[in-house]
Amino acid sequence: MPKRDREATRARLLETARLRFAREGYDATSVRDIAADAGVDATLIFRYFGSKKALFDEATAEIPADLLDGPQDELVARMVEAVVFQDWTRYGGEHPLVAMLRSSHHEDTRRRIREEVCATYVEALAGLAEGEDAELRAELLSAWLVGIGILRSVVATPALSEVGAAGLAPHVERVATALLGRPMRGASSEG
Amino acid sequence: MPKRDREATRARLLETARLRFAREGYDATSVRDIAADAGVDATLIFRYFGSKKALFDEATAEIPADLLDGPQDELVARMVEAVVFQDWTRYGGEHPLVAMLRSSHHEDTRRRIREEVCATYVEALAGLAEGEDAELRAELLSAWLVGIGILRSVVATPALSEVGAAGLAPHVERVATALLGRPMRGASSEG
DNA sequence: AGAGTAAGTCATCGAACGATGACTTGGAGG
DNA sequence: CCTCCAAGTCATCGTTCGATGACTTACTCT
Repeated sequence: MPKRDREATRARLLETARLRFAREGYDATSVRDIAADAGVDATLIFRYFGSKKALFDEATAEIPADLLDGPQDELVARMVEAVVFQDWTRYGGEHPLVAMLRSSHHEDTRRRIREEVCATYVEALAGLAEGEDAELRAELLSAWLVGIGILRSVVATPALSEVGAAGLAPHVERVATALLGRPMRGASSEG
Repeated sequence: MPKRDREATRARLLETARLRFAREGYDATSVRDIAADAGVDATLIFRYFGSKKALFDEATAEIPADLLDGPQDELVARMVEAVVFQDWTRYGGEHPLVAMLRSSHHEDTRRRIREEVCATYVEALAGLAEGEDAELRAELLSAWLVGIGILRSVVATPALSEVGAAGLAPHVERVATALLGRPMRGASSEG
C-alpha cells in the first residue's frame, strides 16, 4: 500500500470529522481540528469534500437501522437498544441523532433530524399504535427515546448513566405498553 | 427618565441576549448581534457584564419554578405545563433548558443543565416514586419531558407541534402512572 | 532513469470573532 | 454657562475561521 493513498486519507478525514462533529457540534469544530486529528493538511478537506458543510453532511449521513426486522412487540426494545446501548464509538459514544442535536441551530440540520426521527421512529411506531392520535403517541414514545439518549450522554444524569439494558427493560415495557395501548416487551430476545 | 439609562440599557442587553442565546446557542451568537438587537454598541457588554460568558450565565440564570406547590398527583402535569406550555417568549418560545442544550458542548453549560434537571425535576419526582430504582424512574420521566420539549420545539415533529395541553393530558396520565407506580393525573386542576 | 500525474503542503486572503483603551457626547450641579 | 462624570461610541488589536491557488513531493509508467 502506498503512503499517499487518497481513499485512505479521505476515510480518515471522515472518521475524525464524525468524532469531532459528534462531540463538539458543527460550529465548534474547525476544519483544522479535523485535519490535525487525521494527521493531514486542512486543505485536503476542501479538495476531497468541497466544503465543511459537505463534509458534515457526509460524516453524519446515517446508515438506516433495520428496526422493523424481528417481533413487533419488541420494536420499542430494539429502538432503545439502537438509541442507547448500541456501540456508537464512531460518533463519540452517542447516537448520531443526539450528536446532531448539538448542531441544531442550523435549519438544515433540524430538517435532517426531523426527517430521520419521523421516518425511522415515528412511522414505525405509528403502525403499532391504534386509535385516532396514533401519530401523537408515536411521537411521544420517540420523544422518550430522544430524551433518554440526551439525559444519558449529554446531561449525564447519575442513574441513567449507569443503567444497563436489563435495568431499563421493565420500565420500557411498562411505558411502551401504556402509550401504545397494546402489550409490549421491554427487552429484545436476541443477544 | 434620562435617555442614557445604565440600568435600562443593561436590562435591554440581557433581554436580547436571552433571545439570541436561546435561539442560536452560545457560539453562534456574537456580542455584536446582541448589542445590535439592543440598539447599543457592543462595547457596553464588556463594560456591564465583563465578558460574553458572564452575560450568558446571567441571561440563562433561571427562576426556579414552584413545582412543588399543589397536589402531588398533579406534579407531572405541572411539569409538562412548565416545560411545554408555559410562555417562554423571553427564551425564544422554548423552555430555557431546551434552549441551553444548544450550547451543550461547553462542559460548563452541561453541568448547569445537569444540576438544573436533577434539582428541579429528578429530585421532585424521586420523592413520588417508590422502590429501589426510584431515581432511575424519576430520570426516565424527566427524560420524557426533555424529549417532548425537544421534539416539539427543536425538531418540530408534526403532531407534537400542534397538540395542546388537553390533548396531552391522557397520555401524561398513563405514562406517569405506569412509571411511578402510583395513580397520577394528566392535567392540572387550575385554570 | 526521467517525465507526468496525483497527493499533500504552504502562503495567504478576507471576514468575523472577543476584547481593550482612547475618545465623544449627554445631562445634572454649581 | 460651564464643568465634570458617567453613558455610549470609535478605532483597532490579535486570533481564528473557511476557503483558494500556487507550490512541492512522492509514486507510477514507460
